Amino acid sequence: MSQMQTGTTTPPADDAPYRYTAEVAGQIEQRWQDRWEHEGTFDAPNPSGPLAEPGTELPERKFFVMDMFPYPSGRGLHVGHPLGYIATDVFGRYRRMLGDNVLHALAYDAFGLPAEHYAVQTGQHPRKTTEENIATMRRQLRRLGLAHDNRRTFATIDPGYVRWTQWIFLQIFESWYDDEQGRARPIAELVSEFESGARPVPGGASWASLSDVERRGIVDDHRLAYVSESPVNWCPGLGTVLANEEVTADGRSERGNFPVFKRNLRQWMMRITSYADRLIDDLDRIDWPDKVKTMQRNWIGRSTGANVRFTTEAGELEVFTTRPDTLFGATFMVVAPEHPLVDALTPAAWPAATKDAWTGGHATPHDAVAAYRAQAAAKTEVERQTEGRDKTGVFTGSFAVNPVNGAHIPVFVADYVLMGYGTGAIMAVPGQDERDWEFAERFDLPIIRTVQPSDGFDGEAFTGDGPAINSANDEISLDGLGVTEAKAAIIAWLESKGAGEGTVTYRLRDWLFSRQRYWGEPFPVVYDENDQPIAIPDHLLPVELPEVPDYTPRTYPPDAADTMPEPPLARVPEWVDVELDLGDGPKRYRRDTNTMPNWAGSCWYELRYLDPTNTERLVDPEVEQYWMGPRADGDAGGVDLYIGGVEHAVLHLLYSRFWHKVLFDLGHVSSEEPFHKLFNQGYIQAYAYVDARGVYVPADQVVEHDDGYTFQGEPVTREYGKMGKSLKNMVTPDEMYRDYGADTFRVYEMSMGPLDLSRPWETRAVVGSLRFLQRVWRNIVSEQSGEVVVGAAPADTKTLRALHRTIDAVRTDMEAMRFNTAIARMIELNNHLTKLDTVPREVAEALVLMLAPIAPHISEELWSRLGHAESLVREPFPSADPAYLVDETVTCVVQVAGKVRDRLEVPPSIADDELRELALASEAVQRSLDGRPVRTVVVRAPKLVNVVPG
RNA sequence: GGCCCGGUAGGCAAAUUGGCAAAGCCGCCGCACUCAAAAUGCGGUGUCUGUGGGUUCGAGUCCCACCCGGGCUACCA
Repeated sequence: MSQMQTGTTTPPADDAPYRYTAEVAGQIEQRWQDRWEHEGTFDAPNPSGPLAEPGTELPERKFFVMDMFPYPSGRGLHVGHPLGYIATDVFGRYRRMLGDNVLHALAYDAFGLPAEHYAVQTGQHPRKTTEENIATMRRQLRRLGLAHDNRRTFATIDPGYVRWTQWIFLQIFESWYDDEQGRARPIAELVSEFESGARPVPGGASWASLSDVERRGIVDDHRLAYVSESPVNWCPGLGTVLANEEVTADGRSERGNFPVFKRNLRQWMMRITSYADRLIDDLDRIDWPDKVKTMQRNWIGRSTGANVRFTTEAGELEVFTTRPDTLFGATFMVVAPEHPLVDALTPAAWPAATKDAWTGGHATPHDAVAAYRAQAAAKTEVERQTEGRDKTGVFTGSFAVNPVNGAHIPVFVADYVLMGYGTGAIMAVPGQDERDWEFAERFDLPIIRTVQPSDGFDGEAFTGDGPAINSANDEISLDGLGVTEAKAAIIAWLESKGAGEGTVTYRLRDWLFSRQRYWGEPFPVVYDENDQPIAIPDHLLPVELPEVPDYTPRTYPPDAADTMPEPPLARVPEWVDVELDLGDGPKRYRRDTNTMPNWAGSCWYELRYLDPTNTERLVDPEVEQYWMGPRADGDAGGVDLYIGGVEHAVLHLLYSRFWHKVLFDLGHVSSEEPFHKLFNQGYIQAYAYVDARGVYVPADQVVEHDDGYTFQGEPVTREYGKMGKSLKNMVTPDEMYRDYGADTFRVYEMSMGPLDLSRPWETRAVVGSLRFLQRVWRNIVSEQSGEVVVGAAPADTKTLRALHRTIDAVRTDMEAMRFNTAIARMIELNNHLTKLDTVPREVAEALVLMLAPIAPHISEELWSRLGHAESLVREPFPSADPAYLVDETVTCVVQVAGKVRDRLEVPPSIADDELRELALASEAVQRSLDGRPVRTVVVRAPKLVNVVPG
């Protein structure tokens, strides 16, 4: 609220010249940061290569901890950003004190739209602004004292990194998915199989009879990265196409919230759908929050069911259904407006049986269907959403034959069936499907129940389980079978008749991988005179971005659906047209003017931390094996701990799993998953204040009163949300360093609550963490003289008990990443020490070591003043002596009818019987019983007795 | 509409997973220090777990219904 700074910036009090103040903290912190950097304290040795330390033994136990790396946006950090970085740092430091070889570093995700926007705003090249932003961020984060191995940092825009991003792209390009073996294989092996005849050539021709161009066309169709002309998400407002994952449910761009339109465009795609099953199944092998696993499963959307073919006058109409057991209840069919068979299904005149409601008031099926399709095409995704679920549609004029009973059922066109899912056509079973029920009611279509609803069911469509009814023909009867058995039975029957087969459908689509932007990785391919892509040879990587006169993308009014993307790279003809010798002499080629999406760089960065300077290989196999390889049978391997926000649940985390699996298939990595354990941290949110006009006012100048809030005397209302410039409620780490010091800031962020919860920032509460560190300091260093004041005498038993109980609790809390309760326990111990005349050295040292992961600078300083020359970062974390964990006596609670009536001091080893007698003998118990008989006595020795009166 | 979290003193939170509710931090009150204030220290302060029912000797914890807040998803056949 009206946060006049808490005064910690004032000079030390005269009577306490050696007090731990923000200023003192700042000096200590920067001194230790310099020393850590100078000594390479956090360098983690590799088993081999340039980062190995020959002659020293590599610790068997390793711990690879990672943050979701930052995007250096230029807007600067606020106090919410470092939360995850502090948490990984605390945990990494803790593991290091347990003896692990800890790998922790931080790189920068630096390609992408925001950098481009920022560059446009400031009129500078994105590389310049991006590098400046990274420098600023490095400075702000260094001041936090993060225990990073600085040899392993990089940015995704570094040419040495881009080279490998492009190399991986080419690996994917040069691969195909072998469905029989269930893995990616080099494309050369596919060609050999075509050549030898081991694999039939699509189209039936012999490989030898095909022209070079034809062969390449066939091979290109198998690649995991392929160029395809298909409907894509075109966003005129951003001037680029987007992946499905980047489009929100209401058809707008996730970034910028612009409308998105479907356009047929020639674009790079990645065959992620080949990995759909493994991406779902391997979720069971990794330690991720259920929420994220569920989101990925839903996004991939695996449905098992059957494809069933109905005959029509226009040929076979194939549908996908998850409920083939309800086939006898199919009373009509629906195809999507975009379905290719619609024209053929539309005859010249309405058949005799046509009901008025089906025609939409049109004289001929052609008119009706044409009008409906035009209407559907004109609707944007947004409109289709906002118009609710009122079913619309029109009869095509054709009938289809239900393969199970020969029934002629009408075929409708309706936009509640989507071309992009299944086959774009459905059999409608109103008895067991709510959407079909609504449509049937609207269009006066028959409804047949084929599953017996449960007793008391009074709804419409019954989607639950139950015995099949009305489901028999001359050859098969499903009647009486449950849903699962009925499905199996009918699928077998359909397969025997050739009318369908069991199948699996996915919601996941292939990943649209090109963007019409400047600030991204160029594609390492060129096109020849046949317009077929050719990989750039390895020695020419990386393909670097050319200088362009104008890197601003061509954008359009957000709703200009009919525009075309115009990539900035297309404006540099001298770069696009290039002469290269790719093996058959110098020839002219055309470069790809698209760039890769922002996700490319984050798809493999975990590997670069391992071997950041390698120019020969993606990653040294021995190094990858050590840090990420599986450690037991069935272990998928991967980063030991990955902390980040939940917002990447289906974007970055799905894409990077896909790339990692391709690299695994091709033998470049031994781990099958990139991230073994994932943890989602919560967000730090903040209050914001709006005045009467609805304008945000600076939150730090708002004054709190008993009955509300005012800004410059005017009342304002409080809101709660993200921290940021637009809400005028930003608090920066730099302010925290200045007013409290980095250690206090770290303690505060870790003590606010459990890591996975979002919580409100409250600057005025930060002082509590400073006071704690001041009290720790004062228990060890005199504020008057600056001398160390701990005593050599051994601690008394009570203090030792407090110490070892604290150690025990802190270890448990640290393991579970409950840093907030670990801090609370240390505060308790410290408060106990405050009451002693002299703090025993053994206790002081243990406390300093326990505090070190959370407040490393003050701990190093105190450790050093306590006489240790070496840094404490590899000192063993204190261990609790079990002898001090058991009390001499425990307090036993004695209840009568569940209410506490007495307390007894008893030995912890007391027997049930003895305790029962003691409890019944209690005066308070007898008084409370008041003569009532005792029905039973529940004894939980040694802590509780409950006397239950009769 | 569906699914998933969460609701504990004025605020943030803890509770060994069914056993003394409220550790710790902020705030608030008082005192000390001070000419005064800030800072700091010391002491004090908080009535019962969103609501209603159930299971149990015993429920913040388990079950059911409802209310409130947040997230994800939304014609996926």
